Amino acid sequence: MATSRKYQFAVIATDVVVFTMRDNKLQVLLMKMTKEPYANSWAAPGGLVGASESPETAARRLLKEKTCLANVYLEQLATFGEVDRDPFGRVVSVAYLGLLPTGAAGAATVDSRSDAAWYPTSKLPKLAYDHSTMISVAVERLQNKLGYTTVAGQLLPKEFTLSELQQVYEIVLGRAIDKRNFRKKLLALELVQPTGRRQDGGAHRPAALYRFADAKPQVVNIL
Amino acid sequence: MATSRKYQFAVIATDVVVFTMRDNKLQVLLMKMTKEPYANSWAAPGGLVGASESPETAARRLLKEKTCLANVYLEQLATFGEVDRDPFGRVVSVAYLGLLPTGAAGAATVDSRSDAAWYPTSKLPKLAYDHSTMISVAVERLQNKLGYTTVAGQLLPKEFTLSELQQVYEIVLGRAIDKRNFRKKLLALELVQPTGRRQDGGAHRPAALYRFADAKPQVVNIL
DNA sequence: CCAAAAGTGTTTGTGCTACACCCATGT
DNA sequence: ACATGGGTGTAGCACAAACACTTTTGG
Repeated sequence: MATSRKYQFAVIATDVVVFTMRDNKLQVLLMKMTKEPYANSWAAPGGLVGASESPETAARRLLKEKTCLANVYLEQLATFGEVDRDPFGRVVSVAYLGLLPTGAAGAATVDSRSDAAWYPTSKLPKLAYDHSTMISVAVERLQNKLGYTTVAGQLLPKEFTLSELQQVYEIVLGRAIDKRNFRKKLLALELVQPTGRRQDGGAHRPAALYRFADAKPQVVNIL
Repeated sequence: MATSRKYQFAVIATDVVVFTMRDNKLQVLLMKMTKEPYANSWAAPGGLVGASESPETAARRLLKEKTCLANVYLEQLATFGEVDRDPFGRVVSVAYLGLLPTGAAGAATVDSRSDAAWYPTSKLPKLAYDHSTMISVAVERLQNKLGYTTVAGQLLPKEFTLSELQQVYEIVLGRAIDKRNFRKKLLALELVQPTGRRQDGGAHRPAALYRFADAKPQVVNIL
């Protein structure tokens, strides 16, 4: 039988796996660890959940405190609770999946910090805790969700070209997609609308800018 | 800034939403609450996660302790952590979705207890905490998963008739499915195999018994 | 005028949907 | 013999996939 002394129970933390598209790659936001045994490791930003905040609120707070990022799209990913996952104590972590639009203000801010960095998901450094698993789960989830929702919109600015949107799909899924079929589907389902504006500054023919019909991700079969 | 005193952080619990098919309905396992303010309410079985067990291990332990059920199919559902969800303290709950085969030994045992009962998901009693939401999320998840996995097999005994399997789909999804198309698909994808045996004791023509080709649920589009 | 990316339709095949009758068994 | 659920095939349709060339712009 378990006793009732509180410190015999697990405590809760949260970690956020934030993705963005940079340099034509899917990249994750990581923070440099300082304490042993993780002195040369990196980890997704996170921390303990306070007694007066929900895990999601804590995730947003910690993300802001540690990386200055705010207003990030977040959704619950999964909860990681293996007994030995944290050498510092018995901590269960509620992980969130975060998406940051290409070129978002905060994305560049990260570069100016020595304790944080963006890493391509294909070339991750040594990771602390079970964050390697966590990031794999996040990538898989993102890949699946691209197929049946419009979350991809959260990886792009409000206005984008259809080529940019297609690139998100191709890079995250790691395979080519037919341009004509892709555009046909999105337009037929009325998921995106032309804004009437055009891309500026391109070295070549300027592409039309579109926006998603709904600001929040919808559940629709796309692929 | 958060201080480092442990009791200012959230503690972790787990709850299990166990489904089974009974009486041609999808039913959930609930336990009667005794403490106020939930004296007349019911709740999914659950409890606190100990310092030396993972949430899933805790879920299995609690399920066994509280309802004598063991060897249940479990998968993580979601984590519920609103600040005010538990009037007794700051508790975050990792919820699990459990499936019990029709006619499993343990299912009947529940009937002999005064503190536990099966309730059809369509006629739930007053529920404690946020378990009403939790069960809705679980039902929705089960409905979605029927479409793209073979989890339905976990709601049936190892050998079953195709009509029984179809009934699981029709009842959980709440709509009719074409018998010929359903069988065609399952057989074409080789998800089920005839065992060569036949149903006994039926009042009419005995149906052939099938089993899933893989004991563990697979990810395949079925609908 | 050349390079680079944008934009645009049609055809083919596959898979989903709809649909009705005979069969085997127990009473 | 009859009532009950078990078991089977085909045809139409809609959607997905494959596929290549012309257009617009900047340099």
